[in-house]
Amino acid sequence: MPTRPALSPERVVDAAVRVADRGGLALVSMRNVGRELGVEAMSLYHHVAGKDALLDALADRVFGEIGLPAPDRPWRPAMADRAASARVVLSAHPWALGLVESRRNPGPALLRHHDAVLGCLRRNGFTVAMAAHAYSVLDAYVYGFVLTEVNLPFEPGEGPDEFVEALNLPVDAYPHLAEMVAEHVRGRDYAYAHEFEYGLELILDGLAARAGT
Amino acid sequence: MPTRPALSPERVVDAAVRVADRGGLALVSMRNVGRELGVEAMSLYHHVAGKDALLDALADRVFGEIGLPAPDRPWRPAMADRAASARVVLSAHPWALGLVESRRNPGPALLRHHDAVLGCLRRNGFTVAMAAHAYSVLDAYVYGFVLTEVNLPFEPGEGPDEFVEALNLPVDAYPHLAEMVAEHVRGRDYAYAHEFEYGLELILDGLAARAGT
DNA sequence: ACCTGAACACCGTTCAAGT
DNA sequence: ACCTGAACACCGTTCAAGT
Repeated sequence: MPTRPALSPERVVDAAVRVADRGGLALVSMRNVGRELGVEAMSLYHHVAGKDALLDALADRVFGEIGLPAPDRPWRPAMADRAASARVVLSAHPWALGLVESRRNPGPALLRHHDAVLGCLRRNGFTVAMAAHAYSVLDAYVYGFVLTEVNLPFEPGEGPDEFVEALNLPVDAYPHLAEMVAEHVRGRDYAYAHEFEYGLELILDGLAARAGT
Repeated sequence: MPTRPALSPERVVDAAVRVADRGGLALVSMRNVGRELGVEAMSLYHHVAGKDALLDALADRVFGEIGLPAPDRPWRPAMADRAASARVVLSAHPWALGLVESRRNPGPALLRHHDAVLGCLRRNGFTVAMAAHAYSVLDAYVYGFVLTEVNLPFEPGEGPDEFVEALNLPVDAYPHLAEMVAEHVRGRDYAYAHEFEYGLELILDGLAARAGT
């Protein structure tokens, strides 16, 4: 019979990612992750210090998936690609943002990522202060966009129309919201995704003007 | 003896806010909220449908604290004030962002807020499409900034220096991160808070240019 | 109408015991 | 060295019972 491969911190984190992708952060319990590995919950404690350490590792695993900027590219396409990659990865694991909010210990993948982004900006003539500005505004935008995108009240598949019906917005109470829905969303195959590029370009334009590059 | 005031949905949500402010979202359990009110957990079910409904109400309560734009102000200061107010409120209740990520049912306070912001933009000459762009980029920025701010690895009081010591960043592995810390953070009474205004002004400039107002 | 106690199926973690 | 069973103090929720 196929003897079960030995447990390891990596295999435990892998299993936790699978559980989270399947049912969200709430289902990531020591018991569920153990079951995913065909093992009792208590066995996991030989490989991770506890649930908190497992969640730290989970967060760092996701950041490791985000593409690093190539060291020799101009900053603007490099930052645009990084933002797009971060959005794809964080949207694919919607539970990851919930982790960002509560994890205080930056892991090696996150530190590596920060270093690569700063390096790209510095090599392209950004001062240290300007690189700090750029990183702050870009990161905030990407995180925040994914946060609202993940939280959209309608599923990506169904489109907003069904949702609008269900919400049954009282027009007199929320006239401007109703206008927005009627003119900009309903029946227009409104893709919230397009907003991402608009805001990103706006920010990159602003950074280019201020950095003088 | 002072007879206990009758329970009500409002009092239950109030108690949940107190529990969350004290110990974070993880401590908001039906049992803990009940204890806060001097009542058994099961009593709460007569006033809220369940824990999920309680969390929805908790999220909407926080949004209700964010200041609405005055109806007759120019859009730019109104948006700047709204962003600042949202940042203050969300930072004061750091657990609220964790709720945004998981709540799909917009409550009345959130709808009212959205409507007021859109109204301000429309009255100031923004087209419907441009108002959608503006709302998207501003909201993403504010949410994302608070998310990273709340998650800063050092406490607001202690400043970053102690943290930098504790992290003991390996300079050879993360040269650019080390440079940023050495030149821009350490001993310079670096206030991450200042980054908020920088990014916000950058975005408002971009919107003004694009909206032509 | 409102509150409760017991119960059920969960949770993280400790610890002594097994192999 | 690695895995486990029982135990402890929790969790959301149901339900029959009390007032």
